[in-house]
Amino acid sequence: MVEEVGVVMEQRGMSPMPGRVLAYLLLSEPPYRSFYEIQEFLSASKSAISNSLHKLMESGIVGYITFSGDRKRYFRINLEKWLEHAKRDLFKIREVELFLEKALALRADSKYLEFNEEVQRILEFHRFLADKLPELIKEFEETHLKS
Amino acid sequence: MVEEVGVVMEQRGMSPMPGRVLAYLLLSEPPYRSFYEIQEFLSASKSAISNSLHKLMESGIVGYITFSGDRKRYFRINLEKWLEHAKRDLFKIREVELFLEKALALRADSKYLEFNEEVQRILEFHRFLADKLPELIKEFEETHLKS
DNA sequence: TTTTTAGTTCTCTACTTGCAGAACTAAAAA
DNA sequence: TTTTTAGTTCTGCAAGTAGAGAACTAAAAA
Repeated sequence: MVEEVGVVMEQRGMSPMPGRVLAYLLLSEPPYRSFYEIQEFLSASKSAISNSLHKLMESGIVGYITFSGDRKRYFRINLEKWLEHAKRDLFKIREVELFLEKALALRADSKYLEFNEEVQRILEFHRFLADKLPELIKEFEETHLKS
Repeated sequence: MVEEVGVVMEQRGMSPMPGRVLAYLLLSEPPYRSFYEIQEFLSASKSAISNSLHKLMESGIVGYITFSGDRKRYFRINLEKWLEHAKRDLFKIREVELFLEKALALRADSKYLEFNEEVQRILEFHRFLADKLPELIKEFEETHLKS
């Protein structure tokens, strides 16, 4: 199962090892694990785990907790940051919007009006979604109040 | 500019050459070009162009037209398919929904209730969006009637 | 003070990928 | 029928990347 989830994470642009680490942290009980536990479970090298954790912590999706009298760090997923991340990702359609605008500007005096109109339509689709997104997120937050 | 757009396409998971070909076809006047024109403009090898066009045509984003008395094919972007593609891509959040469901199922008897609740919340966020998407697309299609 | 622990960083290798160049092919033109 | 055109496919190389293993480091423990 960790492998399966790992693959899903990979497809979202993450390299294999960080994907598997994240999957392990998502599925394990307790949901926090020491460096050595992660390494053992995934039977990988220390460097691979170290680099994976570094990347995951850099992007904020993973953090760690400590327990007094134990010098290990216990790594765990930061679910709030993950949700924030997911929200921010949605706004990447704005990038598409932006470059389609540029493309249309360059095509401004094209003779191929139908082509331009269709590009315009794709642009408007992305713009429409990007515009609706904030209210949609707001609606979610209101209906799914974290109580 | 072709380079710039090419980079944007790359970031969306396309390899450099297909990205540049697509960018060129998007920006050029006329919006269709022969194999040789593409090759010349990008100063790339035939194999690179051939493989790029193959991939782009496989995914449907590019097609070609012919003119009688000219045996060349003229490649051009299929904007309708592109829009379809964009719409389909949005539903990839369903995949996230699916694997979060599996994760939660596995965590069913976890003692870490707060952790589970937050995973649930992320799941619900994705589910909420995926559910709203069809009506949103319908709304777009109604307000932006292609007349 | 010395040793152990908990990681980090460095070096090297194996694998992957993108592309060039050349050889090839099928259809059209001559 | 031979030649040219419009590509396709094959082979090989160069660059980038993931990860192993070993050397290293800083703090805690003994």
